[in-house]
Amino acid sequence: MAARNPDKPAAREPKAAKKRGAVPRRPGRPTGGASAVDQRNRLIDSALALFAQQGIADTTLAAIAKAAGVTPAMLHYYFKTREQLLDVLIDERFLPVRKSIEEVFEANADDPAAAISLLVQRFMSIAEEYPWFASIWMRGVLSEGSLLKDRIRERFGDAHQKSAFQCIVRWQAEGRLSADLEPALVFMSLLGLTMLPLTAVKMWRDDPLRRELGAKEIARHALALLMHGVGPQLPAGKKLKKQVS
Amino acid sequence: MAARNPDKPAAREPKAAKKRGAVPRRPGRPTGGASAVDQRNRLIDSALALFAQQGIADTTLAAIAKAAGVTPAMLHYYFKTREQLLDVLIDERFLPVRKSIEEVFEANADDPAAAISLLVQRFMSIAEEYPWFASIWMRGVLSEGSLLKDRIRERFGDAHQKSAFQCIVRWQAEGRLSADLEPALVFMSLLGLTMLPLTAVKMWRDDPLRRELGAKEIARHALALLMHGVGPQLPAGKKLKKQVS
DNA sequence: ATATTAATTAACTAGGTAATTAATATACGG
DNA sequence: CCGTATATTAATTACCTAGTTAATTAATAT
Repeated sequence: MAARNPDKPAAREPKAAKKRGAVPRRPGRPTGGASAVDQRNRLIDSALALFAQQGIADTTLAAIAKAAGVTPAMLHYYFKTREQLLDVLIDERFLPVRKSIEEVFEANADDPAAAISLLVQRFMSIAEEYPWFASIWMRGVLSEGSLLKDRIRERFGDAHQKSAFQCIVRWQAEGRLSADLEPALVFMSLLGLTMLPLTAVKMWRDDPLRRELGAKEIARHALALLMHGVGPQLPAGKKLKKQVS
Repeated sequence: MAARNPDKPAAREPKAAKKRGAVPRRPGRPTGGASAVDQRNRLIDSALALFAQQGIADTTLAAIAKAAGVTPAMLHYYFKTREQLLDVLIDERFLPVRKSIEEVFEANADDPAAAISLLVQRFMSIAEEYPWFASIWMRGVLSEGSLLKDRIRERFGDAHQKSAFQCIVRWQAEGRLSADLEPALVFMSLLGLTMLPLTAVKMWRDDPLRRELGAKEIARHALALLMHGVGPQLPAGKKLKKQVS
C-alpha cells in the first residue's frame, strides 16, 4: 500500500475540480447503449487487468472503477462487496480456463510428449486470449496468501491435480518419461518455462535485448528445452532427425 | 482517526496494562548482550523475511519493527527513512549475492553444460543460505515496479547481463548449445526451474503430495530437465522401445 | 403517472502510516 | 562516581486510504 504521498491536496472541500473537458457524465440513468450486463463485464475486465498489473492486494475498488470510467459505488451496485467480486472473478473467468488446462492432460494420458507439448501450446493460446491470466496465476503461485488459491481449491478441489500426478508416475514406470524428474515438479516446470516468461516479457518492453520476445519465441524455447534439454541437437552425427517446428 | 479537532490531553501517562506479562521492555539502554551492529542486522533480517513473505510494498516499517520485537522508532534510529532502508538492503545483502551468481557465468564462459549446472547449484546454495532471496527475486521479476529492479540496476548496471547474453549466442554459434533456444530466455528458464519452485514449495508445507520437496529434489529435477529434457535417458545395456524424439 | 433501474455525489467509518519527539535507562571514559 | 554518549520506548503528529452507505438524479418501462 503506497501511502507516501508528499503533496497534500488540501482538506475536505467539495470535489469541484472536474478534469476531462470531454464528458463529465452527469448522474442518472444513462441513455441507451451499454446494457447492464455489458457494464458488469467491463468492470470485471478492468478488475482483471489491474489485478494482473499490480496484484490483487494492491488494487482498490476505486482504482478498478476509475479504470472503467465509473464511480466506486458501481462496484458495490454490481458486486455488493469486494469479496464477492473476487468470487465472481473466480467462477466466471478463472475456473473455465483452469478446466481447459486440465482437459489437455486428461485427453493425452497415454502420450507424455504430446501431453506436454500440447500443454505448452495451450498455455500460450490462453495467455493470448486472456492477457491477465499468466500474471495473476504467477502472482498466486508465490503467495497472495489465501486470496485466490485457497478460494479456487475450495470451489474446484484437487482431484485433477492428483490424477495428473499419478499419470506422470505411471509414465515414469513405463519408461516413457525421464525417471530423474520429480513428478510433483513437472507442472511447476511447465509454468516456469511458459507463464513466468510470459509475465516477465511484459515488463521488458523497454529492454533492447528482449523487446522482440513474444509468445511464439517463448513456446519454441520451452519446447526445445523440454524435448532435448540445452545440449545441441545433432551431436556430431550425420543422421538428421526430422525437426518438428 | 481523521478527527479534525484534537482536544489535546497532552499528559504523558504510561499506556498501562501492556499485554504479555513477560517483558514490557522499558525504555533505556539495555543491559549487555545485543550490540548495536547486531540490532541493525536483526532489523535487516526481519525486513528481508517480511519482504519475502508479503512483498516489499505491503510491508510497513511498523510491521518490521514488530517482527523484530522493537518499536518503529528503532528503524528510524538505524536507517532514518524507509527508502534508506531499501538502499542498505540492496547494498549489503542483494548485490553480493547477485555478484556471486554472475561470477559463475563468467568463470565458465567456455563450457555451457558446466556453467548451467553450476549455476543451478549456486542458486540452490544461495536459497539455502538466504531464505529470503528466491521469493524477493521472483516477486521482483513480476513487477514490484521500480522498487528493486531499477534501484539495483542503478547501482550495478547491466554489463554482466549483456556479456552473459553474448556468451550464450557464442555457444550456439559454436554448436555447443541447442540452436532452438532463445538466448534472452535462458537465464529466465533457469530461474523458472529453480527459484520459482523454491518459492512455491514454501507455500506447499501443508500439501501431502509435495511436502517432502526440498532444494535437493528441485536441483535434481532441474538438472535432469536441462540436460536431457523430459524424455527417458537411454540406460546402457538395455534396449527399450524406440523413442522418436 | 409511477415504479424500476442505473448511476452519481458526498460523506462516513475505521484504520493505517511514516516520521519524530521527549523521556529514560544503561554503559563507559575520565 | 559523574557526565556524556548511546540505545530504546512511549506517545504524538499529521496525514492518507479504503470500503461502504445514503441520498439523489435521470432514463426508461409499465
